[in-house]
Amino acid sequence: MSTTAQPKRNTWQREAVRAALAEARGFVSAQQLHQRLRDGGSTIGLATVYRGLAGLAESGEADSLQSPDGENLFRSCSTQGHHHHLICRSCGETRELEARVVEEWAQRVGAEHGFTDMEHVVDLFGICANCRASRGAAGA
Amino acid sequence: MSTTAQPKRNTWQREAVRAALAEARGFVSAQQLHQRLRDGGSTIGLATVYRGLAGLAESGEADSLQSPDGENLFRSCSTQGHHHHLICRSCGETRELEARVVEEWAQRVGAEHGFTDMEHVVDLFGICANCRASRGAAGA
DNA sequence: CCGTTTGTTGCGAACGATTCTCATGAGTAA
DNA sequence: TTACTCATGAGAATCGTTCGCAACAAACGG
Ligand SMILES: [Mn+2]
Ligand SMILES: [Mn+2]
Ligand SMILES: [Zn+2]
Ligand SMILES: [Zn+2]
Repeated sequence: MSTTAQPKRNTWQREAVRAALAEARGFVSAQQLHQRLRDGGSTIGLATVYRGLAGLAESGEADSLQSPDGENLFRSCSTQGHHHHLICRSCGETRELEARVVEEWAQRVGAEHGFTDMEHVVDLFGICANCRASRGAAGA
Repeated sequence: MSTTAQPKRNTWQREAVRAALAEARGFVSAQQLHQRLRDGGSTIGLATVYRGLAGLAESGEADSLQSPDGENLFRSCSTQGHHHHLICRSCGETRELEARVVEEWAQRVGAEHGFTDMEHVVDLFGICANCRASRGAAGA
């Protein structure tokens, strides 16, 4: 590395994004968050929300994933370090997961096939107990 | 269901997409496949390739996934039933994977959290031996 | 073989999420 | 406060994908 990681300035915008994300119950898109901020009276710009979320994701303060229709979703992430999520398809309720087994499996499989620089996408989706209860016999 | 699934017509375009996808080694994007077809002398349109791939994916003849940068990738899928993939980020080379461990983990975790109707997304990405070799000391 | 019917194609326009450009604004340190 | 920079915001630009629609061509009956 040659770049000397410049210090980030403190702006109310950065903090607003962090706060708004923390208030969100589950995963939200940049656009959703921007809308909520605007609805709350903020004058923050969309690009800034994108930049803020990218920053939070990069620093590990937020977790991100791609929704099935290609949007990037973010969530304020309490758990330190790498982990995965179990998400309710209906209400967005999210549980953070540790997956030692999966991590090891991913590494091992990669190695066995001669692959390096491994990354993996592991997300679980389902219907939470709450949603199941309130939907009952509605079923497909 | 009330829609009576209209019969699909046989066109050389549809077959061309199927064939091109079969020839592709790993996952390819619609644009890549379109380019290869054009390079091969075909006059097929881009939209038609998109439509063809969507059809193959829907009928289960092809597998699809989102690349980390948001592109939809497709692959002619031989393996029957549920499975996962290890994909080279550089050349698209793909290995089909069985992941008993992961399947069990996913089921168990879902159950432990009271979730039902579990689904999961599990994809591994890396750089294959070939690509690593041919890139060598090129570095970032 | 011919005409009718109607799904299919291909082109460019339209879309939508994200990124980029760049003039202006505001942290920071002196 | 001043000067130096990075951050911001509005809109343009990207870019993958989908739409709209007129021309086309399978499928089918005669
Ligand atoms: Mn993991
Ligand atoms: Mn699986
Ligand atoms: Zn739920
Ligand atoms: Zn490769």
